[in-house]
Amino acid sequence: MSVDVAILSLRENDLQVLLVRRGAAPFKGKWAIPGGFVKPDETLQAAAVRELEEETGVRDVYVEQLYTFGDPGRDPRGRVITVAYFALVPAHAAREPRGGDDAAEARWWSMYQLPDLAFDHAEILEYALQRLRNKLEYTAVGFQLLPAEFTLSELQTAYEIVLGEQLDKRNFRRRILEAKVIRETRKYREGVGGRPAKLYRYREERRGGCFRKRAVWQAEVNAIEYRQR
Amino acid sequence: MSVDVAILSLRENDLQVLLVRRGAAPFKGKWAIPGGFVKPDETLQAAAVRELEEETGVRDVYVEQLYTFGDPGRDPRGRVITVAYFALVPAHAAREPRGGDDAAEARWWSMYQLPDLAFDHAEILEYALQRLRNKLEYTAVGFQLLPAEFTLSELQTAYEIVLGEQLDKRNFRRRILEAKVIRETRKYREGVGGRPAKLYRYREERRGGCFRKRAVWQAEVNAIEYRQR
DNA sequence: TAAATAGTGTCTCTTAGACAATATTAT
DNA sequence: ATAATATTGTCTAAGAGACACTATTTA
Repeated sequence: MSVDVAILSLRENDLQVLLVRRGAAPFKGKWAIPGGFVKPDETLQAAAVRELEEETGVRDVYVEQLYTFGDPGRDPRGRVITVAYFALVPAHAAREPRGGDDAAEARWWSMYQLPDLAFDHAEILEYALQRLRNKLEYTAVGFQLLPAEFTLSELQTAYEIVLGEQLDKRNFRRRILEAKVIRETRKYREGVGGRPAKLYRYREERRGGCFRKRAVWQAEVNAIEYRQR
Repeated sequence: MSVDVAILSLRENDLQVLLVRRGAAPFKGKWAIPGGFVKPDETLQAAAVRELEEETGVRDVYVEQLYTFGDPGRDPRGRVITVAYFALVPAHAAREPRGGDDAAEARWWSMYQLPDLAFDHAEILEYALQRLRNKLEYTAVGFQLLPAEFTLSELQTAYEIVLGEQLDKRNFRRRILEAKVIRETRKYREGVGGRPAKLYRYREERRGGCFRKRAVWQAEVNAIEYRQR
């Protein structure tokens, strides 16, 4: 019984995922999402969080169960069922990747230009991207990809990178502000060459807030994840 | 590694779930959702379908993976991780429940008046109901609870039972018809005492159709389930 | 003063929701 | 005729999307 974690982050103006190169068969030399076996006394979520911290050094980030993959043929060694999670790591929060205990190679890859992947990990990442895109519109999960303070332009860029499309600046700002999920600080981002932008913070207490107004999803979608945090 | 299946059906003008009474410890005498271990060579979905058929005799119904529960304390016998599924059985399709191989008692219970449940099965059913309600609005899953031909009134009643609220008849019909997920037959439901109602059928080929127009969810939500059907 | 970035308002279309009268059948 | 059920349309409010100009800073 294993967990695999798709660790996503915004890097280099791109949505990237942390992959490790397998040092042993099967799929030796291929890239894979980090994973490992669940210890006897930890929850599945705890196992995912542990993997995440081993790879990135970060704790207390957004982690959500994605789907459980268990087709008999997915691992040539025999029946291995894996619970896939995805994690959102704020920009610049992760340390430089180093291999795990087995000194394997590890690096970030663009979600939009992936290498050949081991096992069914391509399917897992495809599903993770779909889930993230949906949740971006229907929940306030986007802030998990940014540092604690951010400008509206940075937030919009984050949305655009994940959704893969350009957004209208005025409509975006209206929707974000009407959702009341962020609040102004008194600080400004200066020295970028241009008018300084106000810095905003996510309002943790309005977690239920939702980017699209006509959404009914918060209830389910957040229910279990937050319970297990 | 086990699968548990929340088998839901419309019965007696109510949303009901099939439960079995446990004949052995732990939780002996308590009610539980049917489940069992995954065989070495079957997919998780196949195991869920097998459980479903053992309990109800039906095949080829809607089955969807719900969530994987694996807290170390959830089974007193030790670490048991279970993948929860839910299944939608059309009204009157299931045979009368009988026990499984262990001759245990089995019966339908209202989702709105459940007995004390074994393990974390109360949590699983709570989550199943949330998921079903959400999918009812954002996908064309409601038809899975009805026989192949149904009247608009029957469909509306099904929605009302699951959602737990009254719906406006004219708005409901408008939305369903605009979604183009059903088509008229030339038949009528007669002899009920009143004007005969047109019978409709679900349009399988328009599966992506969606009750709420402003929904973006079909993509993800159906992706994996349909792939595994 | 030019270049770069931030910030702001209105109009239109679509969808959701509220709401009541007529039509067809069986008894 | 009455009871039961089926069928049909309009108005209003809210949200989503299209669209262009002004403001503030640095070089």
